[in-house]
Amino acid sequence: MTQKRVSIKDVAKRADVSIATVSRVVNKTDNVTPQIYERVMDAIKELGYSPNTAARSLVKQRTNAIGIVVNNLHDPFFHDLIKGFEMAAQQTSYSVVFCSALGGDVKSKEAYVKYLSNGVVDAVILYGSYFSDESVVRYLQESRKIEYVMIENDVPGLACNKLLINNYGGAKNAVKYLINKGHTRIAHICGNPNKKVTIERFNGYIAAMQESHLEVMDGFIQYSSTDYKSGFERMNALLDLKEPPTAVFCSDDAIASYAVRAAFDRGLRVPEDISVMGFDNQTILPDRYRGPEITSVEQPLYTIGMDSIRLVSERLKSGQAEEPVIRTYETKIVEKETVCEYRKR
Amino acid sequence: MTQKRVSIKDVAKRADVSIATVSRVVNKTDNVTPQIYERVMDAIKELGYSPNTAARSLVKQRTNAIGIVVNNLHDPFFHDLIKGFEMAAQQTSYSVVFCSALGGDVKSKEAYVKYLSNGVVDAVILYGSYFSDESVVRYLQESRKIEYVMIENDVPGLACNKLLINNYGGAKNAVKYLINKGHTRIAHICGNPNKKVTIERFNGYIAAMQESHLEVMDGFIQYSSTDYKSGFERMNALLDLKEPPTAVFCSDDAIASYAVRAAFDRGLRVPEDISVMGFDNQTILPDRYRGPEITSVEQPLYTIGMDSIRLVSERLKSGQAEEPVIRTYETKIVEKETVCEYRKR
DNA sequence: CTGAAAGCGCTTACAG
DNA sequence: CTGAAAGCGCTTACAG
Repeated sequence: MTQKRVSIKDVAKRADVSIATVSRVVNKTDNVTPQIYERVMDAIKELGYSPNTAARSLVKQRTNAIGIVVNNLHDPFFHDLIKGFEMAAQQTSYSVVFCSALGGDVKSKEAYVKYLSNGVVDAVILYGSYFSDESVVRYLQESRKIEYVMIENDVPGLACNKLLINNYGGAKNAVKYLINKGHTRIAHICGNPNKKVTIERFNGYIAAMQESHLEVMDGFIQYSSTDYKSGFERMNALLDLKEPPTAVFCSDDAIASYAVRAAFDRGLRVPEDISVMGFDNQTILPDRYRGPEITSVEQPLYTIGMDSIRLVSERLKSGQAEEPVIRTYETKIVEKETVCEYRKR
Repeated sequence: MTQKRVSIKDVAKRADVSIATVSRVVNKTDNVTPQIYERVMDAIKELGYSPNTAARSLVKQRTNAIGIVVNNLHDPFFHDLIKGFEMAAQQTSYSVVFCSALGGDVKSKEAYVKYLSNGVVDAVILYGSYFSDESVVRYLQESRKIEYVMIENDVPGLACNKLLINNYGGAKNAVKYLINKGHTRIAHICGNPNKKVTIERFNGYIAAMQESHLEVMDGFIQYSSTDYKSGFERMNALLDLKEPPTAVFCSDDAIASYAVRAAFDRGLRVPEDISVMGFDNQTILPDRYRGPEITSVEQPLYTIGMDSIRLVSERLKSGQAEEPVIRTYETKIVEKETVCEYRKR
C-alpha cells in the first residue's frame, strides 16, 4: 500500500537545485529567484511532496503540537472540557492531539505522557482527578522535557502550571445552600475514593455542617464504590434509616442521578420528599437518565479547556522560563429541579 | 522550564561506551555483557534518559502510532465509536491519538490528516459522513504515504480500506417496520444535506415506500437544515398538514428527539398519536432530552471502532501490500418507546 | 541568491 | 560483544 516516500532529495533532483533551496521555498524563509521558485514548486506538485514532520521536529527541536491526556475520552463528563480544547485548538497554530487512558489505568496514562514527551509534542495538558495521577505529574516534572499544565489535580509542593477547581469551597457552598433552604438533616454520598476531588468535596460537606453546628447523624455519610451506579444503593441505605435525611449532597451528578432513581423507585418525589444535589453540572448524564434536572455545582470546564491550551501556547511562544501559573477556578451553584425548601411533613 | 534534553550521547559518555551500545541496551536488540548493561542502565537512570521518538521514527520509518480523525470529538454521537477505539487501543502496542476537526471544517480535517501522514503516525483512521470528506480521502489515497481506513464514507471507485454502514438498507428496514405496524401515511424528516448518510437514508425511505406501493403525500418529505434542532420545526410542519402522517421516520435520533419534543408541545402523545422513529440508536441524546426512548436503527459503532484499529494494525504488521478491505456492517432495529401499531382513531 | 556541510538523535549493517 | 560510520529527512549557519 504505502509506497516509497518522496523526500526533499527527490524534489531537489527533479528541480535541479540543492536540498537547501527546496527547504527555502517550502518554508518561505529566504528569497529565491522566481524561476527557481517555480521549478521547485512544480517538482513538489509533480511528486506530491510534503515535508516530514519527524525530521523537521528533530532539527528544530519543536513539533508545533500540543498533546492532551485524559482518562476516558468517551465519558460524557468531558463534554464541556473537550469542547473548550477544540475551540482553543481551532484558534491556535498548534496541532492538538488527544490521548485516552481507558479506566483509571495509571500505566497507560504514564505511557501516553512519555510517548508525547519524547519529541511528539511541545507541551502536554494532563487532566486528572485520581490520586494515582501524582506519579504521572512527577514524571513530567522531573523529566523536565516539555512544558505542561495539570488540570484539577493539585500535587502539593509541585511547582508546575496548575488549573485547579475549588472543590472544597464548591461543596461547602452546596451544603450551605441546602442549609439555607431549611434543611438540617443533610447526608452525603461520597464519590470514587481513589479520586482526590472526592475527598475535597467530602471535606467541604463536613466543614459546612460544622460551621452551621449541624450534627452528621449516624449513617449520613455513605461511602460509595468506584462505580457511580452505587449511588443507587447508597441512597437506599439512607432511605432505610429510621430517620432519613431530608437532603442529600452527592459527590457528583452521575451519583446524584442514581440517587434520584433510587428515590423514585421507592415512590418518593424529588425534591418534595427529599432534596438531592450534585456536583459538576454535567451537560450529559450517563445511562439515559430521564429524571428531573439535577441542582448542582458548576465547574467551568469549558473555560478551563480553552485556558489550558492558551496557557501552554503562550508559554511556548515566550520561550523563556517563567514562574509556573497556578489558577484556581471558582464554582457556582446552578439551581434546577431537585432541591426545594424544607417543609415539616 | 524545559531544560536541555539528555540524548543518547550523554548516556554513552557517562557510561563510557558508544552510542551503539546504549541503543542496544535500550532496545534489547543485541546481547550486551552484564557489566556494561548495568553501567548503561545506571547512566540512563541517573540522567533520566528516554529515547527521542522523532529520531527513532526517522530512521526506522515507522512510529508505532495510529491517528484517528473525527469531526467533533465532543459530540455524543461518537460515544460508542470512541469506546471501541479506546478498547482496541488498550489491546494493541500502538499509541493511539485522536484529532478533532471542529464543525464540518474540511480544511481543518485535511490539515490534521496531513500532519499525521507526514511522519507522525503509521496509519490514519478517518471517520466521515460529509460529502466534503471526499477531498480528504483523496489526499490520503494519492499521497500513498500511510495505511488508512475510511469509516462510513464510501467514495465510489476509490480502492481503499472501508468500513461502511448499510444506511440505505437500515432506513428501508425502518420504514418497512413502520409499514408492518400498519402505518401507511409515513413521512420523512431528512438530515443534514451535506452528509452522504442523509441521502442514503432518504433513498431507503423512498425505496420502502415504493416497494410497498405507498404514496408519499405532499409535504411528507421535510428537508431539514444542517442543525438537528430543525427537527422541531419540521415536525411542526408535518403536524400542520391537513392530513398529517401517522408515523415519521427521522434521519437520525437527534432530529427524532426534536420531533418528539414538537409533538409533545402540541399536546400530542408519542407514540399513541404519532409514531416517531430515528436512526443511530445513540446512547446519549443531545440537549438533555427527557422524552420516551426513541425506537431506532442501530449501527454497530463500537464494533467498527475496534475493528478499524485491528484492521490497520494487522495490515501494518503484515507489511506487504494487500488488497484493500471493504466491509459493510448491517444495522438492526431497536424497539423502544416511540413507535406503536397504527389504530384508526 | 544558492550550495556544501554540519548536525538534530537515533538505528543498524559492517568490521573487528 | 563492541565501536565507527552511514544514513533517516530535514534546517541553518557559513561561504561564495
